[in-house]
Order: sequence, then structure tokens, then C-alpha cells
Amino acid sequence: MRQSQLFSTTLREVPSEAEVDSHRWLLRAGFIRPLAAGLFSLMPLGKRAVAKIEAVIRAGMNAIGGQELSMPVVHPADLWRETGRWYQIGDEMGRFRDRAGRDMVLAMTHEEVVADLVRKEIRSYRQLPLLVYHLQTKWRDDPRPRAGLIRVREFTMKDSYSLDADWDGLDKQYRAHYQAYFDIFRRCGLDVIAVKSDVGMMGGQLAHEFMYLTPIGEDTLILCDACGYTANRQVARLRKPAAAPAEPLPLEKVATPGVNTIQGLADFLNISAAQTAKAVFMVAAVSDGDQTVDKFVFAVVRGDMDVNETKLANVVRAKDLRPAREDEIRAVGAAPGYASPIGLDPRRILLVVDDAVPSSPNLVAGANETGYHLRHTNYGRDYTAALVADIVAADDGSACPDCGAPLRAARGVEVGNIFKLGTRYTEALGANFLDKDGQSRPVIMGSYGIGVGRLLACVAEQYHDDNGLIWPLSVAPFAVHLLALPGGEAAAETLYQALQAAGVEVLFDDRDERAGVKFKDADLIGLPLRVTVSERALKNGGAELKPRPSKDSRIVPLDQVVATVQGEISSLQAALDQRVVPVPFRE
RNA sequence: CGGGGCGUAGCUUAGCCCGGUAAAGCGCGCGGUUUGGGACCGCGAGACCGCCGGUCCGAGUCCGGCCGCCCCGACCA
Repeated sequence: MRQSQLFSTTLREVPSEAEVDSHRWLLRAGFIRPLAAGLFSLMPLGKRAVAKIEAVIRAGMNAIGGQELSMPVVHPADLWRETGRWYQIGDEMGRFRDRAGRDMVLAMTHEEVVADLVRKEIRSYRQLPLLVYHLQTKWRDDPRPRAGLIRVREFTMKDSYSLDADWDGLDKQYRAHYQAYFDIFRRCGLDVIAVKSDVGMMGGQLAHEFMYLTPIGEDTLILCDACGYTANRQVARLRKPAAAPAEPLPLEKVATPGVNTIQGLADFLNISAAQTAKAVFMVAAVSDGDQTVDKFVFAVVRGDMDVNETKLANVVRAKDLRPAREDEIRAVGAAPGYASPIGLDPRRILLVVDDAVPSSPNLVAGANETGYHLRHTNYGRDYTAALVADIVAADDGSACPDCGAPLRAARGVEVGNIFKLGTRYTEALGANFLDKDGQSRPVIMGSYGIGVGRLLACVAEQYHDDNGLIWPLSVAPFAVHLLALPGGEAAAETLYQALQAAGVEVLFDDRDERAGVKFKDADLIGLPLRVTVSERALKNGGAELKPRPSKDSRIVPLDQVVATVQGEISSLQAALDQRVVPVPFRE
């Protein structure tokens, strides 16, 4: 490609809207251009880089038996009504009517269409297992797009769907994806970790997210450096400090005027926060038949811990969970700041107690009377809960659930996820097959996603310096940036033809620009190898070859440039290939 | 959806508080001089100052509404 013809310009100054590195550099180097919030055009350089990533993804999917197909972006709403998601999903889903007035859906994902294909095509266990995938546009009307390509509303996703006759088959395909995802990300040069993640309301059994660790990430991850435990904070477990055993003492009401925080209470009574019970009030939207009803959730954790809202939502099977308003709290008979479940009408509240509370004797809790607390409350004797479960948040410094070492919190960007779906969609749509015994059973599904543009952004995030991008070979829009400087034009033209003839992807800066401009632009765009042909270089015996990350260049005789470049490309490729190694599966 | 910030030339910004008819740098076009890390000189094109309304003799500037963009939070199958 001749740069003089390229539809792309570099920016000397940083557009004011960009704060995140990948966003700034992708804009400045001319890879992307904004259209509106969360909507970007990929310019030719960006499109080529995305095509490279897609090639890596296809290779990875094909290697585990994936078959590429393509499913529509627009779906009839009826299909989404059948699985219920037409009703469950809110404004995030794009909806419109076609000319006949039929409700239509802009695809956020393709479980419905896959399950529909399955019910039409799959009759027998003999047709299973299968793995299908496509790279397709998704629309998710995110309330808050941000950080360039990291979080957008329209994006390309690789989504694959495994179809199995039995659960062992699902497990095999799930593990195959686990490894394939590591391979794909590492081939792109990206360092990722897998973390256990929330399965939410999907009814699945297991899910992992693939995370690129970076402070700009939106997910908080809980990591154990000692044993390798990793989890999204939403589901992270922890080893809770045990309470000292003690005989239950009689309840005792104490005046605690003006004390309405846990720390204030502990200080006032000269005890530790762990000797108190913390009350948290939420309102959960819960499905009741085909209705959604609000339930008042009264959650109790020990004072030295915090509620994890995702865990709580899962325990109470909430579609939505929000903090309760003060009037709602008073309406159930509790006093904000001085609340406890003792004496409340169990029919008006859904009481959920963290599993550390029953084993913690003599906790101080509210007296449901402003200005008073109760000493020596004991679970079982003084109150019982509808649900006892782990609802506590793990955080930086919590003890690892597996080995007890201190956990570390870190931020990450989710570039992929894998999900054991089970029969959620196939049952809803009647996608059944006949097993060996002639029994009709729903096909067992898994779904697996990779955000292509987000992956590109994360690679840009990991590979840049103060001068611009530094693409790994596998993602670079071209392998070589060939610069023609004064006195070297003719030789550069010859080299350009020779490199192309040899199948090397080369961007040829044939523009009438000064050397400085070309060097600056080459650094910005960040192609792996730079070849400079100039009068000076020719006098020195050939062309200058410089890898983008290095400071120094070397002279290569003109007749050896093609071979030398091909050698460099091979070793860059080999270095990436070397990153691809088996990763132990960790549930 | 809550909180905050910002909309002036393609980009980055000044001007706004204190109203008088828009400025600079970069980029772009032409000419000349330069020619290995975003050159220099000259000339030039380029702005309904986000939109609508109000106040005023007069609004980029003050007031109201709306729209858009960014950041934080909520949210993110």
C-alpha cells in the first residue's frame, strides 16, 4: 500500500475526548474515527488490524473443530419472546418495527438464533457434538460507552456455540475453549488471565472471563499470588476470620445515642467491628410466575465485612437489586442505623444472613429503635433467616479461600468469556434430539465470546510508548513500513515491488514529506519493522532496518533486504508462537 | 438514570467573569527557500461561535430550554 494513497491521516495533537492510551493512539495514528458515543469507524489501518485479529481467532476456533457460519444481525422479536429475553432485557436491546409492523430485535448475541437452527436441523445424537461460530456485529445500547474501543455500543464479536448431547461433551468443549482463548490472546501478544465469573440469571453452572489486567479496566478482580486463585470480585470467595467461640449471653439493650455506623458503634462500646452485625437493606425485583414483584431484602453480615450485591442478588434470585429507600426501611419496622432482624415480621422481609453470622456469638445489633442497640444477639436463638449463604464481598487483603494468603484486588478489561449455558435456550425453544435410547432431550449448549475491537484496544493498551503504537506482528496492519527519503526514491520503489512480490505486507511511505514527518508517522503507526532508503543509507551500503521497539537500526545491502525482512518476520512470528503453551484448567 | 465538565476553523485552544460583530498555533492550498526526527518565509482558503428562544440599540459573551461529547457513579445476559 502506498501511503500517498492511504485514506488516513495522523494527528499531531491529542483529540480532547481521549483520555485512555489506546483511544489516544488509535485516534492519533489514524486507525479509528468517532461517529457518535460508542460508535466508531475503522479506518483502513484499523480495519486491517482487525482483520489480522480475526484471522487469529478463526485459526483458533477452527483448530478446536469450529465451523464458521453467519447469522443475521436483525432477528424477529418472536424468537426472543420464546426465550423470554424480549421481556427480561431492558433498554440495552435495540428494537424496531419492520414495514409490516412486526417487532424486530437488533442482535445483542445469538443464542436464540443458534437454538432455532438446532431445533430445525438437529434430530439425532449422531449429529452431535457440534461447534459453530461467527464474527458478527452486535448492538448493545450501553448506558455509558467509554474509553474508545474498550466499551462501545456497536461492535464485532466472535461468538461460538457448542452443541452437545451430554454434559461431558459440554465440559470438553468448554475446556477446549479455555485453552483456545489463551492461545488466541497470546498469539495476539496480549497477556490475559482467566477468572471465574458470575453466571447470573442464566442458570449456567460455570463461567470464566478472560481479563487483560490494567488500571483502566472496569472489572475488579480478586487474585491470590500465592496459589493462583482468581475470580471476578462479583463471585470471589474468601476465607472469613472465625469468631472466638463463646457461650451465648442474654440479650441486653444499650443506649447508643447518635451512633449509627459500625465503626462508631465499635468505638462507643469498645469492641471490634467483628463483634457487631451489619444490616443492609435492598429491594429485589423477583420473578413470580409471569410477574415481577419487589421484595424487601434484609441482609445481615458481620460488621467487619461488606455485602457483595452480586452474590446477594444470586441468592435471592433477583433480576434487579437496588438500595432500599428510608421510607421502605421504616415500613418494615426497622430503624435505619439501628436495625436488626430481631422482632421484625418475617412475612414482610426476605432475611438473608451471611454464613459467618451463625458461628459468631453475641453480636451487637440494632434494637430497631433509634438510639439503642442490643448486645449478645445470637443467630438461631434470637432470629432465623430464610436464607443463610455467602453474601460477603472479598476485597484487597481478604484471605484466599483456597490457601489463606492475602488476596490482591486488581482491575481488568474483559476481552472474552466462556459460559456453560446448559439447556436454558434449547429447552425454551424445544431444540431436542433423540438420544441412543430414543429419548427426546434438549441439546446442551455453551456460548463463548471474544470482543474483537476490544481486543484490538487492549493490544494497543499493552503495546505503545511515548511515540506511538508498537504492534505485535500478528496484529500489525502491515509487517513493514518502507520509508523513501531524498536520494532513495528509486531504490525504495524497487524494494517496494520486491517486498510485495515476496508476499510481504508493506506500507510504502512514498509521500513528499520531510524525513522527520515520516519518522514520526512511522512511530505513531507502529508497524513492527521499518526500512529506510535514503542517500545516506545507500552511501552506507544499503537500506536501514529498524524494529519499532528498538532504538538502533542496521544497514542491510539492498539485494538482501527481502530475505532479511522475511527472516525478521519469521522470528517475530516464532516468538509469538512460543507464547502458545498449554494452560492448566482451573475451575 | 444521578453527579461533574465541555461544545468557538479539520485539530488544540484563547476570547465569555466585565456585551460592541472572532484570534492564535498546528493542519490545508499556492509560491519560494530548505531536506535524517512533526522546517522557514510570504500569500491564501477555511467559523451560520452546537441548536432554539429570551433580554438588550447590540449576544460567542447574560438568561432559559434542548441537543451533543467527555469524566465519575449506577449499569454492563
